[in-house]
Amino acid sequence: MRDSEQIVNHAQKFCLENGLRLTKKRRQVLKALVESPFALSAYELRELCKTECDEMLPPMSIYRILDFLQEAGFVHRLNVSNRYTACSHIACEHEHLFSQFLICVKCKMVTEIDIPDLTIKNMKNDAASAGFELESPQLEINGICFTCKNRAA
Amino acid sequence: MRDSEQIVNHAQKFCLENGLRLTKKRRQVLKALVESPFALSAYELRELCKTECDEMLPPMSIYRILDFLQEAGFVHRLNVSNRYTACSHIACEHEHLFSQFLICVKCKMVTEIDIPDLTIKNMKNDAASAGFELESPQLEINGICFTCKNRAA
DNA sequence: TAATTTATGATACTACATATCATTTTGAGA
DNA sequence: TCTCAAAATGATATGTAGTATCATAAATTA
Repeated sequence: MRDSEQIVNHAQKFCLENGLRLTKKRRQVLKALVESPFALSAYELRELCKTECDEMLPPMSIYRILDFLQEAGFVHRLNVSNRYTACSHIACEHEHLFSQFLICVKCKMVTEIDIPDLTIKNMKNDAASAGFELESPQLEINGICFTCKNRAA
Repeated sequence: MRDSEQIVNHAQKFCLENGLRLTKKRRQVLKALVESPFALSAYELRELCKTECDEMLPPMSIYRILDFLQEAGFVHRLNVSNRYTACSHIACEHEHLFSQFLICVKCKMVTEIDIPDLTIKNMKNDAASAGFELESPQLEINGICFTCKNRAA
């Protein structure tokens, strides 16, 4: 998993530059998330870390670590499924305010895309017509990835 | 609450026409949801029904009733907050496939709007570019309602 | 009215999450 | 390098959302 190492190293570098501590366990949780194609629950992460390093973190620690990783912008929480997924922009500079998560209902794979400005503009207008001002939205949308779709056909 | 009665009666009529049974308890849960400006959790509904009719439904019953009401199209579940809200189209004929819920982060009020075709089209395209085919999405978006916004200013 | 289906009740349990206090680790300054 | 304070983690207990399962009650149908 050369790739995931690299991404985690980016995170490490970011932490050093910003006075954050990417401890061993935080690294480990982040690595697990980076390597997973689908979002993981806190307890799934716990299991995963156990098999990886033969040590069972208490739930509280997992949640604290996830909080830290979210604060740092390394992971997102999918509210719909109570699961966590690594941000796909850890290794790039590219700022992203509005994220959209496409979740395959078959294989559970998660793809994070930026919402194009046009779509956001439409959504803001839609909301304004109903008397609402949008906060930076995080969209979580179910669908079928083309891989699964082709397999079905 | 003349209005909510009327809406519940529409639901009743719909059930009669479609071989569904809107029992007393189902009616009661639906009425509570119709009258609430914000989404309610299953356990909040339980409390509400108790104060209304002095009888505490077991959690399982609440969930079963909510399942029924969802199947019938009378209520929606907000996945982000694990809460339930009455569909705003019970009393109108108007079909709606793609719903968007605007949730005020201040007062928690929920507004259900239809997503305009243009916005949907954009979202479908966005997803397709990432190798996904959308399922009929339900969008749950946080924001501030103009009432709260004006109050703040 | 009996039999069958549908709805609800009761008990127990699982998963997700947090409060709280104890312990360990880390980093900064003397 | 040692000390101390802050940050991170551990442990225990508990709260809350949701479900599995089996029992009972109510309503339909024959």
